[in-house]
Amino acid sequence: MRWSELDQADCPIARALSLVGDRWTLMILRDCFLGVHRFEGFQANLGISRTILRDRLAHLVQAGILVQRPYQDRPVRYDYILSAKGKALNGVMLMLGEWGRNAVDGQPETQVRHRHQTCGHVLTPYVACTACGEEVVARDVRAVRAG
Amino acid sequence: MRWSELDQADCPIARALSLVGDRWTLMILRDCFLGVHRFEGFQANLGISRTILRDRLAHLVQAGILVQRPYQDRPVRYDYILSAKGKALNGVMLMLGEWGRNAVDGQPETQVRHRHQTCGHVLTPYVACTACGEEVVARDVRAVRAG
DNA sequence: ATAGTCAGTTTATAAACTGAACTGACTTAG
DNA sequence: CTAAGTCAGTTCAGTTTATAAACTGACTAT
Repeated sequence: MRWSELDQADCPIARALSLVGDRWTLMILRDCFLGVHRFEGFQANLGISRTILRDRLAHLVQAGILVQRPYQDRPVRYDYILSAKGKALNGVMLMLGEWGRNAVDGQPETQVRHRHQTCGHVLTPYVACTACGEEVVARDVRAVRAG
Repeated sequence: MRWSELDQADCPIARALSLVGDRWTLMILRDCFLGVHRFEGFQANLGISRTILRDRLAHLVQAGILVQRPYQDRPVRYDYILSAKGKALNGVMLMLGEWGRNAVDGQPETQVRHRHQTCGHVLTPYVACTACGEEVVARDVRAVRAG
């Protein structure tokens, strides 16, 4: 199976990954959440090859995850800004960072964290259930087929 | 920059993606959360090429995300089981699925969902702050450098 | 006039992926 | 006992994708 056929899947995770599941796309989006929004910024920050960066940005724009906003004419140049759809990935990014900090070996004390502005604390994110408000852990969820 | 150098990064998201950020790894892990745990199961379910599947499983085992548990000898065959580190990805998977269901075009009504066993409801997950218990949205978080 | 910035494009090379067939140690059906 | 089937790979030829480095073109700053 080709990766490009994955958007046909019946599973929302597969659908999500068909858009953001390749090697550099989530890294580009991480940079977006950190405030980077220009071609050279991504390139310098990630060390990604310019060819791929071009390709990935085009895909993200086409998917409606990033929006191009011109900041000059002649030649026209764009800021790449997170759309609402892009900003909705915030939860994914936070949980990915939380997992990376806890699960991946390294020097956690030097790593980037987040502050929760509304309460002032350094953020330790967790996933909760809208219905009951409790933390959701792996053993308490079962997959079901909606219909 | 090569993808393989990403595990040196100062950012927990980069670290996380250096382990699970390629095209098929998160799909394999999705299958693990759905209860698949054998080579042929992954292969049939994903349609992934066997060469890549072999490679990805080896990486996941080496990273301590999956554990091999022999289920027969002569020839020895393994179940691939989520370790604690692997199960800790549950939050990432749930949020990824939630995003995929809301943000990616398709037929949401036929897609896989989850039931929260402790309260009995179909799960709509959100990210909350451990300190204050409130939902965390993109505009309320700021990156800070821990030190 | 010269150098620098920015966002690409081009190109040659290197690496990764794919599909299909094959291997080997068994198990099961006839 | 033989023939087919299962499972977890391995091998390999061919295709696709990624990478680094140099180049382009429209500007701006010195």
